Amino acid sequence: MSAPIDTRLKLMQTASSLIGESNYDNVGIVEICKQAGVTKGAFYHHFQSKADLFVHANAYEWASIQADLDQIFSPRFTALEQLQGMLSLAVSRQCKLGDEVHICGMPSFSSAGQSGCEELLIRQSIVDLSTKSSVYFSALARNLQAEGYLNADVDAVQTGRLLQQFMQGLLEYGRVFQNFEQFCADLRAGFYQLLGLKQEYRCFDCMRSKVVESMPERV
Amino acid sequence: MSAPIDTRLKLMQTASSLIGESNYDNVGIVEICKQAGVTKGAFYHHFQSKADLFVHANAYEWASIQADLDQIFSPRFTALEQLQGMLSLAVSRQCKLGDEVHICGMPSFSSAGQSGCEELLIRQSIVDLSTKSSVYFSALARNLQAEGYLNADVDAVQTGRLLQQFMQGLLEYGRVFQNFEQFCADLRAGFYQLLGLKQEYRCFDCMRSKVVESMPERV
DNA sequence: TTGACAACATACCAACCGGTATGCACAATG
DNA sequence: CATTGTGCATACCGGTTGGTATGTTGTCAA
Repeated sequence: MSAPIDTRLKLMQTASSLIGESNYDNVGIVEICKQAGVTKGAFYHHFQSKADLFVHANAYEWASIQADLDQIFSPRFTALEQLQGMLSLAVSRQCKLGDEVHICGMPSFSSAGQSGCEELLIRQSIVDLSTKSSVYFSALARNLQAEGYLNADVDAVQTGRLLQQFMQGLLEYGRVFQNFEQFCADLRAGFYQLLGLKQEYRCFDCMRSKVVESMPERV
Repeated sequence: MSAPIDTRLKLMQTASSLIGESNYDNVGIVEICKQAGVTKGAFYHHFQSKADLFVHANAYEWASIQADLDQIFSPRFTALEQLQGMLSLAVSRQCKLGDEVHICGMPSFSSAGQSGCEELLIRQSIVDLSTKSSVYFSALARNLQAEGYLNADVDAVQTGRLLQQFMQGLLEYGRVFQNFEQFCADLRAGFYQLLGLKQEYRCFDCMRSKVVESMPERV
């Protein structure tokens, strides 16, 4: 009998992954359990309901992303490095299946895709995630603005929303077409345009960022 | 007994509406039938399966949008008018429930949100719609570029994709937060930024476009 | 008038889903 | 050593879903 925390964790990770690749309604509890290697009894021992698992899985996923984001947004980096860090983060969070990189979305950034689900808990979780993550997008715009990297004055809050909306759409588009090169190119181009980053600071080949590189290895 | 084409149409319209507001997995056949005022027998007389209905409903919805788009992209309009026309179209396609405007998405532009559904027919329909609609987004970028409205040279094809991805994310964000004013503002701001529209051509209060106004009334 | 067929309506079915009830192994505690 | 409670496994249940089988009604051609 392994530590109970492991079962809980495994369930949350599996749920995040499966629901991220499909959607809440389409993924059954039994499938999550099977993939996680546990039974339904174990599931209902740890979570009150399917929605409860979703909420906790989202929170867990977000905690991981947030840790990365807080690294990226450390004041020791310039706003430009923060931008590259965020772009790299989005890229590095896609799954690798064999040689192919599989665009599987990021619940923390694309949770709105689960909308349509009427359950209150689910909607609250989506709103919560969107709100939390948009704070970082806004900060990015504000920092770039403050350090003079942008073409014009921007409304940081609105620009943050625009970035988040774009990211959401980009991830879903990527999930459908599964073209990783295009995903990376579009990600950069979209962010640069939405931010109005000055031309001389745009960099299209810096796939890896020293910010993300410097982060501790994730499990 | 009304004309059979009516039943077929009603089913497609109802399916478009319900699935647009929720998602494919979450909307049952019986619910679609109930809303459409027909029975399951009638449904399976007209369509082979639920997926079959989805495909045809999407095609029908797209035909309607395409007709509008072809009006908007008539050479008798300037590229700037075409842009305003597209923005107005996206706004005008949201449902009105009483006094409140309800952001219900547009299957033709945000079909990727139905992804995660593994059925082949569904995926093909999504890819098909995305491909078709991105043609118009690209044309928009190309026309604006040709007429000198943009700040810098752009890759029209990529910019078309970016606009589509943004639209997708915007609509899903809107569906979650249901803030119509913000939706309109973000729509404009996002398009202007992604296109790199010259500042002097940006217009934030022209809610109604003479292009859309001139279009025949829809049912 | 009659057969044929389109256009449904009704009843039904197997499969699946989220959730529950119960039982059991094991570890800690007294 | 007995008790208690955690951490599961198994079996089961009512409700729902996509899909089917069959019956019925109106229409129209021959």
